[in-house]
Amino acid sequence: MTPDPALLETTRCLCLASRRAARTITREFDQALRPHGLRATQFTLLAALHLAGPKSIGELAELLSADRTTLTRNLAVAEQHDWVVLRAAPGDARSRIAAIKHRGTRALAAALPAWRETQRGLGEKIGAPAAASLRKLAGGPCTAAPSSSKPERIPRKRLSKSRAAIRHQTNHPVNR
Amino acid sequence: MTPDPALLETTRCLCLASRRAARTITREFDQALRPHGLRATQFTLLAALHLAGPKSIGELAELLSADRTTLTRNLAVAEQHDWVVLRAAPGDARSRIAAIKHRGTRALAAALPAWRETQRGLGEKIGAPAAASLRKLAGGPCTAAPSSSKPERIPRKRLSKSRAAIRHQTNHPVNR
DNA sequence: TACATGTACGTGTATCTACACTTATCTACG
DNA sequence: CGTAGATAAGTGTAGATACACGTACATGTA
Repeated sequence: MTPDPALLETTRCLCLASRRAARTITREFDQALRPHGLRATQFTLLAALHLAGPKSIGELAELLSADRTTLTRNLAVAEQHDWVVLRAAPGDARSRIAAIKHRGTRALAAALPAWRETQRGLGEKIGAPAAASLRKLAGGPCTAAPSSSKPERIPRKRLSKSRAAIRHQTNHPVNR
Repeated sequence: MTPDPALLETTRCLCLASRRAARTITREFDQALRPHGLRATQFTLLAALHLAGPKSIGELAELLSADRTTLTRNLAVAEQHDWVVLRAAPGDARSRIAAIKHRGTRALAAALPAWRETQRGLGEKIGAPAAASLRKLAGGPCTAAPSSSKPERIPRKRLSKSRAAIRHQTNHPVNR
């Protein structure tokens, strides 16, 4: 099987690059925040809520450039930790407003030094230009990225294998 | 609740920036690859296997700067799609070698034009300097990022609430 | 050779991410 | 007022990510 030379260009994939960078950076922050009981995602969520004040789920999703349903799940986690509270919007029964709670603020404050140190170290390691570039890529400080128009939904091809529990069954001799 | 001004700096969080960028970019690639039945992660995985040839799970994890157990799961998905095959290493019964299969190569080839177009468009949109910076951040083309020393494992704080099925129970009036 | 140690990997659990679909509510217009 | 269309959100499903822990195998040393 001769590797297609045309595939060489895939080593420059920007998606891979962004994901690798995010994985590596996230691991570092998660490590640093671990003693304080929250991860990077939850830290970000709490910080955003603290700074921006109570926000609906949709607003929060746009603020963080995440899918709305992702925010629903992430907020559920924060709610279980008693970091945030979700209540119906006064004027619109469809909307739910998320607000940070006392415990959330406390967790945030406790984790802040570790975050700051990690942020400082990483900024130093990658250099100011790379940091600036990364922020620019993300769409500025907590500013919604330009989502422009909704792309047409193309259904994803699925396995015929039904949704039969992803058993990850293996034939590995180990652990059998 | 007055927002702590000290938290303003968290809007410059490099972790948030990298994750936001990765989310946005991944969505774009996933959209483009959807008609071909694979996502960015699987595309990357197949491309890496095609270019690098058969590789053990550990090697692959390092190559892609991902956790080894993550690769185990991702490879299981690829295996279910019949894109790759996993077999025991000849010299070492502990190790499993992943190799791309015919169907994997075909899927890769079919998706390549869409990938290329997305890559081109994104590169144009963010500009060459940002693209270069992103690749540098990721650690170069499929070169393992410097993992240096293993950090000490600090156990994560957990909810006392046991692992009681993440029911995401809500008291939202909607959908009841 | 027997055993201590290290290595490669799988599994359980939790979280993060997003698409497809559905429900409830709101708004505009007749 | 009534209803069609728009809007906000929840749920089912699937995949991506990684930590904690356990198992099987390899290797070096007494």
